[in-house]
Amino acid sequence: MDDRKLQVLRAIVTDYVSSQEPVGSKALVERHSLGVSPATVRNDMAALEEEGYITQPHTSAGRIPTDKGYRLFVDRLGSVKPLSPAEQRAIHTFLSGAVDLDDILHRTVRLLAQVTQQVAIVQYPTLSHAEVRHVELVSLSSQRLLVILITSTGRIEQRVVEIEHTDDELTRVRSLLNAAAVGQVSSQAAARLGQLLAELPVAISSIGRGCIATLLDMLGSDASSRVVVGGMPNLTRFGDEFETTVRPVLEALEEQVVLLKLLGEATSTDIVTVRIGRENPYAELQSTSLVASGYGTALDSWATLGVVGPTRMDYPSTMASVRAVARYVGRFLAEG
Amino acid sequence: MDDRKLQVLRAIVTDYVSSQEPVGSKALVERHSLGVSPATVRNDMAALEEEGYITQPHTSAGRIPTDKGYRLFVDRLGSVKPLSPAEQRAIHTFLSGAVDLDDILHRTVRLLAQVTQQVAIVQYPTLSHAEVRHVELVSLSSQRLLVILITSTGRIEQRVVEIEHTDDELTRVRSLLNAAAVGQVSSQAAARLGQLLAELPVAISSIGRGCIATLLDMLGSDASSRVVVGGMPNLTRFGDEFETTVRPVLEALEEQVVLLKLLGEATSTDIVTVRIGRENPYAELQSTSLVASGYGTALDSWATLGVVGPTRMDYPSTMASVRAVARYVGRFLAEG
DNA sequence: GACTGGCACTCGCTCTGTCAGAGTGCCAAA
DNA sequence: TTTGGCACTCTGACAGAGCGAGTGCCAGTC
Repeated sequence: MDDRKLQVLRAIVTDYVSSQEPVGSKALVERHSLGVSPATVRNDMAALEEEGYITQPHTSAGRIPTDKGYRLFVDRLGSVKPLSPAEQRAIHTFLSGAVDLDDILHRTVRLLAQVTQQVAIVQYPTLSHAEVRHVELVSLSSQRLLVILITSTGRIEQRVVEIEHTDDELTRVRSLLNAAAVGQVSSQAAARLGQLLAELPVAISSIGRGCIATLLDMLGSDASSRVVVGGMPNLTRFGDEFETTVRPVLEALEEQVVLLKLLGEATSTDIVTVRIGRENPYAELQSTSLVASGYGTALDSWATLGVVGPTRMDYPSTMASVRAVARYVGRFLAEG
Repeated sequence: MDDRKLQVLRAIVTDYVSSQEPVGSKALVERHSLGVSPATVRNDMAALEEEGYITQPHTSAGRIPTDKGYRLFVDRLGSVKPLSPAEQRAIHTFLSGAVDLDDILHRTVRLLAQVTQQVAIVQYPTLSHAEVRHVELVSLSSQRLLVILITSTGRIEQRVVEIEHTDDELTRVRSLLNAAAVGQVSSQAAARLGQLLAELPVAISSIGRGCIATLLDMLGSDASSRVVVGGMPNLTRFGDEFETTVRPVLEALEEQVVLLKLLGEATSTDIVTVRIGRENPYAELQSTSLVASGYGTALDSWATLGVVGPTRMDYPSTMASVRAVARYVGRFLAEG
């Protein structure tokens, strides 16, 4: 593709992102030193429109980029902006002082929302690569039992089960369970627990069976991992169309399931991934873009975080922020 | 106050709530069988306006209620509407199948948002009246220790501390801690733990001290309890003014601290409390009303839930819904 | 004394028409 | 291939007119 045409597209995208208004040929040559006249730019624009990179809201208005235009911009034109020192400092100080996993993730989501001025989403690290650290059984009454699973990601899951039991039985089962599961990655732990199921001493078989079933359920419910959302006030910067645009987005953001699939499909690497408008499989989010990245320490705790915003967002800075936050949180998790 | 004037006020409130438009004298006598002419109603309206219960958006428009008007309506005129059978069924089925406290509260908030068509807020039951059910110590490495506190409300708190320790020491400390704290209400537990601090065997004094300090911190951090928010999409029904109205509300809703104070100040009983517009201490929420109620089982687990919506809301149904949900969740917690 | 019908008056809302400005497409010339 | 010029189109802002809803007040009635 013609070099100047790419330059024109870049200029249109940056101008439109900053002004939110269709950009015309004259304004373009004024703000960017393209070295040609408006008429020439108009020819290029006509070509770009022909090829589907830009469009006119109505005849005799300026041009705005299409999803395809943004895509080209992101792929070939956007140089990732380095963060400002203030932002780097903010990221640095924001997380220090976090006390537990919940706290870390809540701080992260606020941080990300603040630096990007967008809605931020952070997924809880999944169990799948996490080790089982401890299994605890707590008697609530002689009939009811609390089963607790602690993983190396710092996550704690609990479940109440109705099983008749005594304290002695509990002690035996607990040590068997811990012996089998602790130190194992969750899939292995599940296998070992299944094996244990067959070898249970008769005296504690019924209570052991109940506990193992519950644990397997908890290990398997991995996919039902949760997400934290923040920065919703930034949705008001979306512009005008409310009932039409913002409501569906708000609805999607309340659906944990949708968000999880969204993040899951977006990326599983630590490379920043962008989904623009219609590229998005969810109807409610087709007027938005998602910028996401994996984060975490190699295999230990791995998850995805990102931001959702209008397609007309500043991709270079947003991508830079997402990348920076993902990396920093990853490092933070590894240390803490 | 004149009986008919009250009736006129009631009619204005109900009409305005359903139509969202200023209501005039003629429409009023048409929709409600007041048995008098528009002119008479106009006289009453003038009086009501004089007394500050209603106001005109501009000359020669209909009247809308003021905060003071809503207050009178809620206090003296609103008969709490019974719930529809469908709503009762919804409440009934929505909570069944919840697996843990998190799950219960998330379901509750969705339920409340759905039946009231408003933003719902549910506070986590506070520790203050909850019993300590179990204390668990898990070794993360020889230097790092995970302290876990489980209460009778089903809540789990965790904290990582840096203490050098061995497994044997851990076992001893664990049983001492549990012996001291389990079954105690949190304030008592704190006292007992403080006592234990003085009596610690020398061999485990440093590690015991660290654990107790952490536990006391966790027991004391009661006030930092959390809230769950849901039904944000309903904010779009707020109407037009967005940058002015919705943004501040969204911001307030992201501030856990504000919400906690809000709910805390609103009520501590199971009577439904209403705060209308300016009655609200928080500037961001002065164009909204809060309808809240305490919930829970007597002393065991107690907290507040409620909804936030425009001052022009249907108070009778909203109050009925909040009351019903609060009662039902309370019962559910007591059973589960 | 309370209620009512009538009347003049006030405003906001909506519709219309006009106008300036921005931007385009096309064409002929450099 | 680029450029300057020109005619054309469309939006958005603005002003003025007419409509309608609603009010306040007053004189008359029960």
